[in-house]
Amino acid sequence: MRCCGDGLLPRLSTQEARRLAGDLQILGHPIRLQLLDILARHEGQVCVCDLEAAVPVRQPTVSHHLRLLREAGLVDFERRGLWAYYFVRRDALAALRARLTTLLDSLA
Amino acid sequence: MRCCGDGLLPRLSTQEARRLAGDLQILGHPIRLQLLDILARHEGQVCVCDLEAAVPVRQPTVSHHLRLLREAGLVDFERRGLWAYYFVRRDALAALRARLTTLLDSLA
DNA sequence: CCAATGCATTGACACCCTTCTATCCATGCG
DNA sequence: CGCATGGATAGAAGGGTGTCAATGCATTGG
Repeated sequence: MRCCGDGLLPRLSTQEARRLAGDLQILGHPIRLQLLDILARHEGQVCVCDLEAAVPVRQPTVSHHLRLLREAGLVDFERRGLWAYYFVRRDALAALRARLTTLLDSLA
Repeated sequence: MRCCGDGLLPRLSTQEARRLAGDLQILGHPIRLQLLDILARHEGQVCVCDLEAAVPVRQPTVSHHLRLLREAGLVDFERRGLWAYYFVRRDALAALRARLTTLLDSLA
């Protein structure tokens, strides 16, 4: 006896799914969300010591998460003197939001 | 010498960040995305063997991801005879989408 | 009953992710 | 220079996650 309809392929290809999952994973950590939140609402750039003070982990961990966000293209930074000023890449964030919005719409 | 403005708190509380990160993590896996994709576009319910056939992992792994989705409240299932028919919980999915949309808007 | 089937669960294994301390590197100041 | 400071990096420890083969548990069909 059979139950299975055949040809029940996901509309989402494996590649699309992987990319979207990557998008979701980079956001899927509370510290990274808080860092992005701070950076997003400070047009002026923010130095690492500020970020470190706002978040319940130590400086190397902050640097680690900032690096991941940088590698994902969501933030960038600029050295000025002794400090590193981080800022959000609005274009990349907008693109990511567009992808995720499309996904959420397609699931709902 | 100082650089740091004080009182640079994230608008996102640690609790909110944790909850949203949880939302993002449950979605942040390609297999789970594909499963949700299939379930979302089949009003009629889908049995596990169909899901298994549509996805590049073996049956216990499918069951594992379905369990996670169930524990997150995003899907549920109903036993009928020998089969388990899974379906999406549209209300939960809508609520999750609302939370994530709010987050994405606040970051952009 | 007994065998087969659909699905869940268990247990093991590998890998990744997060966090820390310790250290390094660069810059700026005396 | 020599020293303090902001920040990155290295390395290790710990826990979590994804996957599978093997097994268990219902249910159905013969």
